[in-house]
Amino acid sequence: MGNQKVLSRSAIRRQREREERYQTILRAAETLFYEKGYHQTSITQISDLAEVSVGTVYFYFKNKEDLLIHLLDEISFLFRSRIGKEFKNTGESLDGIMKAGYLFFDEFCRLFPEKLAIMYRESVGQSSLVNECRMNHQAKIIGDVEGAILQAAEKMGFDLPGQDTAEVIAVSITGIFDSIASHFLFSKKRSGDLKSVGDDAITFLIGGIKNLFVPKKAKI
Amino acid sequence: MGNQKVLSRSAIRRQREREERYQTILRAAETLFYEKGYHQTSITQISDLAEVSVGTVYFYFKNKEDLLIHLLDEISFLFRSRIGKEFKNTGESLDGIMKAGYLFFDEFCRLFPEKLAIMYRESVGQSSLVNECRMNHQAKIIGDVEGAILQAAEKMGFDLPGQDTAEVIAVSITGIFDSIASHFLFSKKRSGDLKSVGDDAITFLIGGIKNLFVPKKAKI
Amino acid sequence: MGNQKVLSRSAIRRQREREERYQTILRAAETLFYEKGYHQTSITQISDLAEVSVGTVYFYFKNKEDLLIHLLDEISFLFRSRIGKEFKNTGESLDGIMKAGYLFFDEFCRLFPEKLAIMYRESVGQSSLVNECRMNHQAKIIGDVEGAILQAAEKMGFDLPGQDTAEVIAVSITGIFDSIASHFLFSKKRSGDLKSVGDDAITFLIGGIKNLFVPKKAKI
Amino acid sequence: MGNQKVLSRSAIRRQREREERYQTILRAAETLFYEKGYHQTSITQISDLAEVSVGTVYFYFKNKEDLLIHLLDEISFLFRSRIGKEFKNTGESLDGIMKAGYLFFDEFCRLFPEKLAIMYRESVGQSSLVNECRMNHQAKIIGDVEGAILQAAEKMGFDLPGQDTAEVIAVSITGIFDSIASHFLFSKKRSGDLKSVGDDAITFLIGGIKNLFVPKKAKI
DNA sequence: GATGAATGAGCGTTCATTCAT
DNA sequence: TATGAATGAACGCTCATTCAT
Repeated sequence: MGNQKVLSRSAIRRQREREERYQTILRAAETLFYEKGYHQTSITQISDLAEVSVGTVYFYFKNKEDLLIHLLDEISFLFRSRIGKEFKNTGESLDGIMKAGYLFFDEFCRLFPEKLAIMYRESVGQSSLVNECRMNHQAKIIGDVEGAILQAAEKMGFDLPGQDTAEVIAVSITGIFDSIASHFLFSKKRSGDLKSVGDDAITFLIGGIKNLFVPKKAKI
Repeated sequence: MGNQKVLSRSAIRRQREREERYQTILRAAETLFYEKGYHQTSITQISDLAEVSVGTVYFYFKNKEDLLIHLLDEISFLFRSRIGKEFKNTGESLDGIMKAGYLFFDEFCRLFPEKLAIMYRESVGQSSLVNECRMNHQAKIIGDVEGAILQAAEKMGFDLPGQDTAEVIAVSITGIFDSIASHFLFSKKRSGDLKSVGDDAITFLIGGIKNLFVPKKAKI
Repeated sequence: MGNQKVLSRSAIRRQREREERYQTILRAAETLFYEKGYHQTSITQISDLAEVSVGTVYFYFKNKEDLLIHLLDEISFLFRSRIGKEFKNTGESLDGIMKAGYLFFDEFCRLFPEKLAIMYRESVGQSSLVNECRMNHQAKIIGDVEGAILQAAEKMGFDLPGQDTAEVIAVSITGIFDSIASHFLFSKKRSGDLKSVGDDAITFLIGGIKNLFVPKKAKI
Repeated sequence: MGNQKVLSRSAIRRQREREERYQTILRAAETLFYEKGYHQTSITQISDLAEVSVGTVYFYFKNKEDLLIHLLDEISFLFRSRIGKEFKNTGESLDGIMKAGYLFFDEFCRLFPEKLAIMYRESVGQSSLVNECRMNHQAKIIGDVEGAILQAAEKMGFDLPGQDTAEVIAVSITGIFDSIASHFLFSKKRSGDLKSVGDDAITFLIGGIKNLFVPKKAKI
């Protein structure tokens, strides 16, 4: 029993160290992908920054692509935890959508610009697997928004004119998020303060949604 | 004189052949960048598809990056010729902007999906030179749209609430173009018919613009 | 403790293997540069002869130029260890210089013709970095000889007529070494036996030195 | 007859133009080989500087190597015309050899540093054909000097101790020429004024020669 | 688990040379 | 003769990945 406890402790410690290593490597990759770009970053550079050997990187991740995919998964999870949640909380108004917008521009863009860069820049135009993964995540987020739109329309007593209208709105909203962040964060290099810009963008997208909400009428 | 004419003719023919070769190579690059991605395309593949030697590719273009930059220039020119023009024609209403939207979704997306892919996907996250070039072109297009917004607001007697509002609108609009095209063309692989989707997107963005147009009041 | 020793041993062995590999590659480069010339030798040929992969060559050396520079460093070190030392031992006569000459012609030319070829032939007219390196080494050797001349003149009670005389003598002596070796070893392909030729050359250069040693007189 | 004269004139003109073109190209090659090095110079650069097309270069010269070989021939001819001649004029003293030295250091080094660079630097360590050519020319020059030494010894009533002594002297003298020029012109970048340096070098080599001249005695 | 030396396919690029005009 | 576009073999070099220790 005593023996077991000792083993258990060391096992726990090893488990913790494993997790730490994993994180160290992933953070190193994130930093370098953000700063130098995915293709311009080599595994050796990642292992150097993470202070492990190349072999260790390959112990924790299948290959370079796998690192990017794990980052995408993580980013997608973070995004949906913080922002997608708000979309789901949409009640009888568009407040949830506005709240989501505020969270994105005021908080997410400020705290995680490197994550946005990886999602919107570094994972674009890479291997088909990465692309698929990225599109999957985008689809989920779009789905979140689409759900919010449908629910809001329903609760607020509106119809949507076309078959794809909710999807179009969702794609437009995520597109606005993406383009505003990319333009002001990466092209114009505003250091994270997207508050006023974000407010305008939210006003814009709310106007856009309302313009597609049509009074309910008897369906054929 | 006859001699001169002959020389002239052969010179003209040679000139035409040069232009044709140049185009053949550029089209081959476009096709492959679109189909396989920029990094996944090698110069040898381009020269094979263009049915010239590797050396010939390097005779017409400085290097691989140069091919992409020439494509971007071409695409930007085409885009601004076809669509940017409409933005500039904005008069006393938002009709010009709507017209631009129709042209983009009905025509540009149908005729030149590969050009959109190169602008929105393959040129993203590449070398800094390419990125700069891409950002330059985007900035010009955003400038076109911004100009249209400012003019429309002025002519229609509206104010824009914030300092960056026109820019935010412009970025949002181009972001919607980008995201709708990418989502429906590349993720969902609709073969070019973006008519109904485009209509909704245009309704959306018009609503967005109007929501940021505020009645003019005396400025402090 | 046993464990530590084992680790230590394997570490030592690995270290030794590393050193061996390094030497194998450098020797392969030396052989090929000598036999075929620097430009006519490709990295693949070097890696083939060294029985390693191309990548391994690049693991040990930065690039092709680096190989040549390491060879030059090595040769320079060897030369100065064996021959430069004698120049420094110059006492009250020219015996040290004669000794250096014997060592060069009887020993160095016999044992290391390929090193002479690399120093005097293959490293000439290459990249500016290589040239600089070569000139640096030559300058050091010339400096060694110059020092010997100055010391001998001083000890033997002679003046040197001009400001640059010692340098001229030094350059002439190294030039004689170079030209005799190149002519008889590479042009006439005498297989290393430069004894009699060397004796004459030494007599020649001693005569040259003495002809520039002038009796000391009160300087103005 | 009139016709013939016209043809003749134009033929002469054409002949003259041909010769001019040939010279223009050769001079361009010389300049570039000197300034950038043989390997760092491309045919295109030569044709650009000569203001002709690449094809024209190939009309006048078989290939790139051929350009270098023609330059070597030319330089060798020039050298032997100016300096070798003096060696041949050696009479009953070493004055001819001294005269040759003055001509080399005072005149040749000042007027034609680029030619020396091509002979002593750019043509070293190239293809075997070039090397052979260079060695041939060197051999001729060495032969000139050797002849002068033999004649001077004879006329002055001296013997030479060894079988190769005259050759050793000749090789040493040319080696001194080479090394002094290379060191002061190319390494230390003295702009051509090698007068005082040359005087010392000549004193040196005269001393060297005399030290190998032994009083004639009955041979065994 | 961790290491890092070794691999080698594959890349972008150069440039001497040719030849139809 | 003169042109210069076209060729393609050959190069130096990179880097994701493997595996013996």
